[in-house]
Amino acid sequence: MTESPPKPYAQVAVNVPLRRLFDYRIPETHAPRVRVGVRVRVPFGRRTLTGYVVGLADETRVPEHQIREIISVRDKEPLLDDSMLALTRWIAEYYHCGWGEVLDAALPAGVRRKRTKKREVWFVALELPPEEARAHQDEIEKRSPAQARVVRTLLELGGQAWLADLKRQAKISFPSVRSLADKGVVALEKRTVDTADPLDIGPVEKITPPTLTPEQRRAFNLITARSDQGRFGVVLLHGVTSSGKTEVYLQAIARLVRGGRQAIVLVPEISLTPQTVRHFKSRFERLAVLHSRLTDAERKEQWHRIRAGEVDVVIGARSAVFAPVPELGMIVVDEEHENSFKQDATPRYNARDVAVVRARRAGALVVLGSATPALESHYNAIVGKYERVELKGRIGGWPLPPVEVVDMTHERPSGRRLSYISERLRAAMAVSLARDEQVILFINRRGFAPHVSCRRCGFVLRCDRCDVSVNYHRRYRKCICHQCGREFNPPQTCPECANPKLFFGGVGTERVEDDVRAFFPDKTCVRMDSDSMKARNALEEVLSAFRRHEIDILVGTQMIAKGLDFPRVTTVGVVWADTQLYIPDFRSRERTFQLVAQVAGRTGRGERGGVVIVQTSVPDDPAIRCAARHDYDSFARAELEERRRHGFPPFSRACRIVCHGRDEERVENQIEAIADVVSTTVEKLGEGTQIHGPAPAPLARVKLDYRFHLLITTPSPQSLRTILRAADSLLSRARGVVSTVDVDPMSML
DNA sequence: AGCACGCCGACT
DNA sequence: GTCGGCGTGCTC
Repeated sequence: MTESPPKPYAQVAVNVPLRRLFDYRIPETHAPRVRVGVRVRVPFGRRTLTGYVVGLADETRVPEHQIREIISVRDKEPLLDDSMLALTRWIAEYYHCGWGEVLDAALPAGVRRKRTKKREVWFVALELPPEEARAHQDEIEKRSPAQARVVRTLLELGGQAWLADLKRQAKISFPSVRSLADKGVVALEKRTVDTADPLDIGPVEKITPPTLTPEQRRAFNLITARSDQGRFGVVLLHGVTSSGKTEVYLQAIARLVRGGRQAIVLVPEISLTPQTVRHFKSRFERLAVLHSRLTDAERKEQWHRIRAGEVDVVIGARSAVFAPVPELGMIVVDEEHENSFKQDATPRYNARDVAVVRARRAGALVVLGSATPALESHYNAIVGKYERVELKGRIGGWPLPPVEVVDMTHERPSGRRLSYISERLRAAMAVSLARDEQVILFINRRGFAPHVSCRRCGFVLRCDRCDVSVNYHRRYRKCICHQCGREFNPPQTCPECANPKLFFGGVGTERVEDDVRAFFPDKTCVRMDSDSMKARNALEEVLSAFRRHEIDILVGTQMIAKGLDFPRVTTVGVVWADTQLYIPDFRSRERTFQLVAQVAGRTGRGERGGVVIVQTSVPDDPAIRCAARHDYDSFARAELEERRRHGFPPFSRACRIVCHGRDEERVENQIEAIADVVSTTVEKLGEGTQIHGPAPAPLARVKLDYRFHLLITTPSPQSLRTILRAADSLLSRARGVVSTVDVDPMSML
């Protein structure tokens, strides 16, 4: 090998929202260590940043007087190899963000950090009694809202918490906690974490893989046939709930591992439960579980183990798609339709789609599993881009439960009080409970009531900073804006007409819990939503209590809709199926279908059978009708036809641009300027690109910011790229307006 | 995104 | 007269 002369310039990607690289001169002293894939300290404007060397060059277009020198080199060996650089570059390009932003998202913080602390973690405890703490919270509310949030969150968590949890839940950083500690409001100490981690389950007994059913074997055969070829491919595993998809993954991965390659398993964050971990632990010795509770140090350790080839299987949420396995053979994306694979901050990548791109480059196989595949994936299977295999039967041969649709427009209030539990649902619950079986009620909204209004003058109480109707939470006796989190006491009388009787309309988890208690006073009912499950491990504890049948009825939000498997549950109710249906979003019908189908999967898994009651005001809506018949194909056919007619995905690529800022007029002008540039570019392209909007965003005002948006649908990613490049200069922050670009958006809110 | 420069309102 | 608000421009 001949030694090539050292290159004088390095191309560096830094974590700023700029879609360009910066060239630096390499000082001779550092020349040997500056290689592609290492991180360097560089002067950037008036500050010093860490950036990634992504290229070396003999020349630069930057004038001599502008170029600056690399200060130091942070790594002995490159952190990123060519394939990871290529992948992150593609992501930056596709999702229209900075390469450095993607690189920082792809490497865990612990790996980027200089030194990481061991298992010592900050522990925070309230020093004041609750009443005094509450008084202090009110006192500092104005002056230091961050500190007030710390106190409030601590109160909610029972007076103590790990700093990491506090940071996440109160959205604060260390300084606010320290100043509270200085004032003696909280005590701050370092503690060694013992077994507080719910996913840190001990050794698990290894089990012999069960024999696959004929259907599972067919799926297994297809996957392993493709996997054995060692070429890129995507298999869509469409299996009804409880059809044993996981067993297929486990056995296919086991075979892959025996061949010396590694697998990544992506699951939605909420599915990363002890149950899931136990499953994988019972089969794989060399397993890495990447979950949100890991400390930076632990993450770093896992990352290095993975890169050294000491791990066969990596299981984790979204960002695990970047796990540096040396011989990638397979990426499984379980529940591939889930929204949580899409990051809702920059870089706005979808891990499912990144998995496909990574696998294509690595010659690996992707397995997408779902009971309700995203229409994009389903369509890719129809047109032959993916191979599809179905699991139609459930394990044990039990049928899918019958689903009854209750028309709530015909439902009369029972007794004097208006109830959101229909006669039919109540009767079904009574039957189950009388047999000593369990019930799950699903309601997509927390709190007591989603509207506070006056029935005399029609006044609706709105958040004065967000312009959305506020929710009433009876537990806190407060009105809470679910948009900005602001709380205030409900007014005694109507602010418009002084009517002393305000009306709490609509239904949330608290009200359902109330109704249930009123109907079945001798049964235990627990409510599960983000309000009641704030304390550490509360969720785990309630679920295991439910499993032990110490709870008869579970009332909850999204968090109980997915993945739970309780054989004693024989009635499942969807209290109000319509909530998603009227959101102005081309995916709202698909979401409703998925929701009802997923919730329906929570029962009928044993000889007791089970029934599902879906309450709605639109019983004839195709999304609800098809879900009630467990008829994915009819729904998909009808919905695809709608999407085709309107040119929405999967028949186009969508991109959403949102502008927000304090000054409504400026925001509107900015989005219109962007729309103008987009439409002139579209005219030049001369193909089937459509611009929807600009219009006020569905949440037109959040935290005093006005929001306008625009949806572009284009026939190809290439034309979208052309459009975004043309509009690039308008998309950076200007005149008090912030613009964001969301390629393949999952939500229009 | 940061960070500083720069130009208009309420205070020691 | 200054301290400080956030609009604007720039980062190899």
